[in-house]
Order: sequence, then C-alpha cells, then structure tokens
Amino acid sequence: MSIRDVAERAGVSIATVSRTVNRIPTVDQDLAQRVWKAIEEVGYLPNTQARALVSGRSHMLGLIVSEITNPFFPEIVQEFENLAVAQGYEVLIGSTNYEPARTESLIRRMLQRNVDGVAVMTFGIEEELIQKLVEREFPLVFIDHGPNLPNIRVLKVNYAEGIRQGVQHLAALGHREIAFISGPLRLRSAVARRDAFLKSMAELGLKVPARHIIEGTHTMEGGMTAMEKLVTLPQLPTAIMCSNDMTAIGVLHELYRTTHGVPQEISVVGFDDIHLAQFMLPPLTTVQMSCKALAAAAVEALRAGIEPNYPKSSCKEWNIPTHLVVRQSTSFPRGSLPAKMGLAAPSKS
Amino acid sequence: MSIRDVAERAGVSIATVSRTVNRIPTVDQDLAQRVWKAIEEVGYLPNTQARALVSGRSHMLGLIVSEITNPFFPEIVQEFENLAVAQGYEVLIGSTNYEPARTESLIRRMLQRNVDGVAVMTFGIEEELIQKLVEREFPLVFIDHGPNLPNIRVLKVNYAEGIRQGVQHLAALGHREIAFISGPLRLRSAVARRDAFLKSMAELGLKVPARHIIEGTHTMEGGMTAMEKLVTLPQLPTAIMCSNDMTAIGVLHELYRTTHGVPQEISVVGFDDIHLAQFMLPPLTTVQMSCKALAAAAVEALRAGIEPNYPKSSCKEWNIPTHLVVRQSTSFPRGSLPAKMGLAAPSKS
DNA sequence: GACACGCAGGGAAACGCTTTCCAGAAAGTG
DNA sequence: CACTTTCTGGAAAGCGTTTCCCTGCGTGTC
Repeated sequence: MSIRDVAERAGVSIATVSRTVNRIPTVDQDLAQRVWKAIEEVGYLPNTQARALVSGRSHMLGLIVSEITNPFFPEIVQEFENLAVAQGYEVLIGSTNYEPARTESLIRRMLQRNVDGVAVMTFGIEEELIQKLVEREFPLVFIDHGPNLPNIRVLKVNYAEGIRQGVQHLAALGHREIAFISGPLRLRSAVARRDAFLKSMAELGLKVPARHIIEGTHTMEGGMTAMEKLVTLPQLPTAIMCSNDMTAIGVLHELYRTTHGVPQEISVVGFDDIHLAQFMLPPLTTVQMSCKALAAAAVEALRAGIEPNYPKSSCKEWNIPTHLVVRQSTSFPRGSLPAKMGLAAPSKS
Repeated sequence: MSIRDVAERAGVSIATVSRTVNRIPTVDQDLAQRVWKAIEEVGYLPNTQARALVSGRSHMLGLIVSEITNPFFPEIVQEFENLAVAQGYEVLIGSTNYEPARTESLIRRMLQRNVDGVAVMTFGIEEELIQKLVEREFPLVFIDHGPNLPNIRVLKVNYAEGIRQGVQHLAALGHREIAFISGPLRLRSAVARRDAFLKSMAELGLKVPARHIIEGTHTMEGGMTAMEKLVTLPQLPTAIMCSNDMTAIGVLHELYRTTHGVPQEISVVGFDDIHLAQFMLPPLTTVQMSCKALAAAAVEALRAGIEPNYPKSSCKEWNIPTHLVVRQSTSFPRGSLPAKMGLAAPSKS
C-alpha cells in the first residue's frame, strides 16, 4: 500500500519510486519501468495527505454555497468541480443554509483540512473570521462583493444589464405595472438586483409604488408567499419580475393555484436561468447569469492567489455578464391586443 | 500556526498541547488554561492532515452521486452532509455524470485522499476497481445493489411498495391504459422500478403492451422525448407513470406543449418526490423515497464499517421505504365522470 | 528521615511522503 | 593508468501530529 512496498517489490529505494512517480527525468528507463510495474501490481496510490504535509499545499479548494438544494448552486458546483479537477484540484463543498454559525464552522473546518483557497459563493456574508483570513493573505474569492481590502478578488455580476433587458422587454410589450419580488434584503446581491430593477424602471419613467416591491426569500415558498400578497391588491400588476428563478417558480405555482393564466393575465420574469427554467409551464422568460463564466473566473482567481507562478491576469475583478432569455412566460398585458392571446398555448417550444 | 508555536507561547511541551486539545483529563487545570489561551492568541487550528497521517483515519467520507444537477441528489447530499458533520466527518462529493471513466477516477481520487469510506449512490455501476476495494474490505455502501459479496452493505429501496401504491391509485381512479417511462435500463434501479410497475399491473390483471413501456434517461429531456413518442400513438394512454420526477417534469412540459391537459386528459405520476414536485403545475402526484432515511442509513452503514467499536446494528441491509403522495396531477381517465373535471384547476393546493 | 509509589509532563519515535545531500560508480581526460 | 567530472541511487531529515515511555517531583508510609 505504501511507497515502501513498491520500493521493495521493485528492488529499488523509496526515493527512486518517488522520483518515478513524479516523473523526474533522471531515473533510468529500465528502473522506471520496473517501478511502474510494481506500482501496478500492488495497486499503489500515493497518499495525498502525506504529500500535502510535506509540500504545504493540499490541492484542495473550498467551495461555499448558500444552499445546495437550490438548483442554481449545483450548476455552479458542477462547473467548478469539473474545472478544478481538470486542473489538479479536489473540491470540498459546504452549504451554509444561510446560517452565519454554519459558515464560520465551515470555513474553520476547511482551514483545518488545509484547503489552498476558498470560493465564497454565498452572496453576502460578513464574517469576522473572513477578515482575519484576508489579513493573512489566505486566497479567497467572493461573489458580488467582498471585504474592502486591497488584495481581495471579487467576481462582479453585472445585474444591471440583464435586469434592464428584462424591464425593457416587458415595457416594450406594453407593461407599465411591473412588480418586483426581491430576495432577502440582508444579501447584498438581493439589494443589487432590486436596485437594478428600480433604476431600469426609472430610466423608462415608470413609477414603482412601494406595494409593488415585495421581499422574498429566494425560494419557491417565498415566491408563493409574495405572490399571495400581490394577488390581494385591488389592482394586480400585469407583470412580475423575480429576483431569482426559484421565486418565479413559486410565483407560477401560486398563479396556477389562484387560476391566473400566465402569460395571458400576467407575465413573469425570473433570474439565473437555471436548467429547470425552460421546463416550467410556461417556459420561463429569465435573465441568464453564466455559471460557466462564474465558475471559471472563481477557479482562475483562486489559482492566481495560490500558485506563485500562475500567469497573473492582472485584474482583481472579474465581470460576469448577464442577458435576457425570452421564453413564454411573458406576453402583452391583459386587455391589450386580445388577438395575440394564442401565445398562451404555443405549438412549438 | 503549528502546535509548536502554541507550545512555545504557553511554555509547555507539544505533548501537553496535544493532550490539552484532545481533552485528556490528566492535564493540569492551570496548564490547560494557559494552553487554551495560547491557542486563542496565535489562532491555532490543528492540522487535520497530520492527524490523519498518525491516526490512519481521515474522518472524511466520500459521496458519489450520478449527477449533482439532478435535484434529487442535492437533497441527499444535504442530508448526508448534515449527518456526517454532526458525527465528526467531512464529506468529499463527486458526480459521475454517468461516465464509468469518471467514476473510476473519482474513486481513485477519493482513495488518495484517504477517505474512510465511500457511499456509492449512483444506482448501478459495476466497476472492477470497486471489486478490488471490496476485497480489501474497504468500507463501501451501495444503494439498491452491490457486488454479491459477504461483507457488503446495501441500502435496499423498496420500489415495489411505492410503485404498487401508484398503480393502485391510478387503477382505483379507473385507469386501464397506463404507460411507463423507465430510466436508462443499464441501471439496476431503473430495471427494478420498471419490473415493479409490470408486476403491479399484472397483479390487477392489466395488460401492458410493449408500446406503453418507453426507455427514458431520468432527465427532463428524456421525459420529453419519451412523451413525444407516446403522443404519436393512435390511442394515447390515460395515465403515465415515470421512473423519476425529472422525467415526469419533462412529460408535463411536453403535454403542455402539445396542449394536453393534466390531469383532465392524462394523469401523470412521478417517483422520488423531490422538493420541486409539489411546485409543478399541476403539483405532481409522486412516490416518495425518503432522502433522510437514505442518508441516515448510508452514514450509519459507513460508520459501522469504519469504527471498530461502533454499535453493530447487526444488519447488512437497510430497508428504505417508499410511499405514494397524491397531489393534483392524477384524476379520473378522460371521458369518464366528466362532472369531476373541476379538479383540473383546484382552489386550494 | 529515607524509601516506595503514583502521576503529571517532557522527550522522542512514528505515520507516509518529499527533498536534499552524499557516496559510489562510470566515463572521460591528461 | 590515475585523477577528475558527471550522474544515479541510497540514506536521512523534516512536515505536524499522536503516543509511548521515561524522568522527576510530590506524597505517603514506615
């Protein structure tokens, strides 16, 4: 099992085995072959822990997400994992479930495991522990925002652009009464999305009464609850923008339950473009944020912080683009152009 | 950072620090206090790798799933992680994406990381590598089936019961023409589900023509494709059972696309009861398989294999129950009892 | 007061690996 | 033929822990 067994079997020293495994070219051809054969025979796998102990680098990356059961995150996890593995890293995943205490213990555990760096994809924690890490120059990547310190890497999602596209799409269809269901406003990203919405509306000279801004939770349940409130309004808005797709799914569900047709009576726009979005009934018009770009930027940023010789791509901020994907949950406002209502049951997807 | 720094700062030997950290009671109160203070001051975190090197146990568990982006798996992951962490273990996650090569490299990587055991939740791989591990008595847990060897732990999901409940529910409503969309038949679990369906139908004396059994892929896309085929049949079945919820979601989507009402024209039953199922339009009637039970059994089975003194709960097989959850995607067959069609748009969820 | 006994704490080995240093052999040169 | 140079393989140190063993101190007893 250990390097010694291989050495013994091949009749060489453990140093030779180590050199062979690490493909150091000074090892004699014949010897190397004998070593590889012995490795094969005893089924030897180098012990990564021992390696890490010596080299000081564990080749593990931490990935912290808010909630693994929110379908948005598995998509990131998958991309991140693929990239990391392809580049010789293993990934330690943790979800905080939005509890600061869990976040703290998660980071602590990851540090004990000696991860080389951590990507914090939780859209808004502010931990004292993180401050300390930053000061120690431990490689960290944040999404959206991070401690305001010089050597911090942040992935900036361009919420404004995608949301503006969404608002303009609705306005172009003729909507004037557009409500917005935000995420939990203690998350910076939720605030950023809401502000982008308000700004986009203002640009078009459209008013947004306070009753049309509802705080949700970025979950399906939150979407339902928020929609329940909107449904009771004397005047139902003609379109709803949601801070993420899960909220939009909850909204669709509540509208179904209260027998409001989408998009005939009300249009719905999501955010994230999770894989599920296109399978909703109707397929969800939503703002796409590229998981691939996000994951790639995160891995790159981490490696830049970890590997001394990594080609410094100079920048400390990565810009993640967003754009609208129009599907069938949006249409003209109810009452206008009734001839077009056939859109409700499209003949092709 | 290391134990030596703490020892120096507290003016004791590293042995004493180690004993303090591990709460060995023979350490003097005052000394222990000094040590804890020093630990606090230098921000010491014990290096898990070094610990693992000595103890031979890494306190890491591997969890292999088929596809992290299939919402069923994150639910398992979350449960598994919660339980594992609560019991002092870390979790290394990997998804195979149904590729045997990935599975192999995944297991290899986990072994290099010295995981104490691996839960293989992929519903059907048969790897040579796994055979070897089994022979080495490496702790492994499988779902559904495993190599036919004496000391293998397997979580047996009781597909038969849940599926029988589903079939009987449909039959009780009056359905006779029930189609089944299976998973990929190279997966044992997919075969088991299909067979359970056929058996349940036979029990009721209901015939299942070959054209009513379609092989899917356990994905939404697969559900769509399968449903496309069923829709072209001269006689559309009145109900569809699906091998998992993702397939059912694809089916709902395709039925929406082809303007077939669910459940007025056709009833749909899923399997798994993922969290999303209740938010589908209409909320999906489905067979629940308990993630909690699954994860709990997996962790318990692994610990039994890892920890010498773990209370052997004797059994080598864990039985995971399933049962039907009736929601609104099932109703009477079209044409029968038209008075009841009001169910299509329920007034409460 | 001297000796035995018990117990807390320190020194050192070991875990599996990498890395460095050094010895010895082979080859080349005067 | 002897001496130097080069190159390969072996031996040993060290990474951060835990743990064993032994020292040395304190207490109790005769």
